[in-house]
Amino acid sequence: MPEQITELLRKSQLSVTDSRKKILELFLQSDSALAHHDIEVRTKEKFDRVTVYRTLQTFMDKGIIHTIPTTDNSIKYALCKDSCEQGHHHDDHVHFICSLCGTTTCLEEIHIPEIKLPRGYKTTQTEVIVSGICKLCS
Amino acid sequence: MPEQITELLRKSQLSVTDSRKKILELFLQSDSALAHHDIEVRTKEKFDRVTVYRTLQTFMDKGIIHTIPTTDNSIKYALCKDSCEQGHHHDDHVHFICSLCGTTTCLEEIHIPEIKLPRGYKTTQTEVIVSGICKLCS
DNA sequence: GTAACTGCAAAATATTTGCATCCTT
DNA sequence: AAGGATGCAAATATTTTGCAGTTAC
Repeated sequence: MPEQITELLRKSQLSVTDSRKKILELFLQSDSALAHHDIEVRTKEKFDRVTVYRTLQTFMDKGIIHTIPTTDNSIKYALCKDSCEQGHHHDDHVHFICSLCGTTTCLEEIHIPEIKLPRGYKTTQTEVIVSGICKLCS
Repeated sequence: MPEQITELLRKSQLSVTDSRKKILELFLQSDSALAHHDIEVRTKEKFDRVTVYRTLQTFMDKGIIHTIPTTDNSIKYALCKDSCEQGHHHDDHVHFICSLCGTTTCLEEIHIPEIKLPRGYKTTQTEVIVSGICKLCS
């Protein structure tokens, strides 16, 4: 695990710091998406709130994580797959939000169908967020 | 127009007040979704920020408007179709966000395809947000 | 007249910025 | 050693809450 983390940071041309390692580790360990608040709470060594903001922004910039839109104002972040590169995030899978346990997960295996738009519209990205009850809660 | 507004408020069992009328009018006039900030800026008579928050919440509760998720932390609101009832919002159309002009629109005519989830998952609602370039900007 | 709505003040929360210090390379 | 990252302080922005005065019905 530590190997994997360091390698990922190196590959993204980021210096390997404690906060980055620990926050990245949290993402790798978690199989659901994390909100800013989750990260603040779950890191054992507490990092400054500002550091968390900046780290998430950096990870976004480098294409390490992506955001998942939600209807309430709570943005969640999840790891990008290898296919994502800096500045070229391509997220072709479905996101699922469980209304019971509140977890947000990437359903990597479910692909997004193509959606035909009216004349004149150009599509660059499609997001699908399914709400319902997850495997564990049902 | 004023008729329509009053009627809609009555139908939702809300008392007809100035702020509600003006905010609802804004939604009816606008063909794209509005953020809290848009409403604050665009109402000629300025209402207190708190009133805007409370009015939006009330409209949500009554099923008059619905939220549209975005990847940045900017929630947008749009009018619900007649099929939406209090507590039973059903939003079966696609949302489009233009990356040039920033407007968010409901594409009422584009329906959301059914998405098959893995065993054990139950779907209650599906949101589709397409980003790209809109009719007017292309 | 009464219940509900609004505006103001203020509290609570979230996010951004500047800068001095520390850490990675 | 140098550039970048972090932590702290503080500025800014956002959202919520309480309450007194006002308005709709």
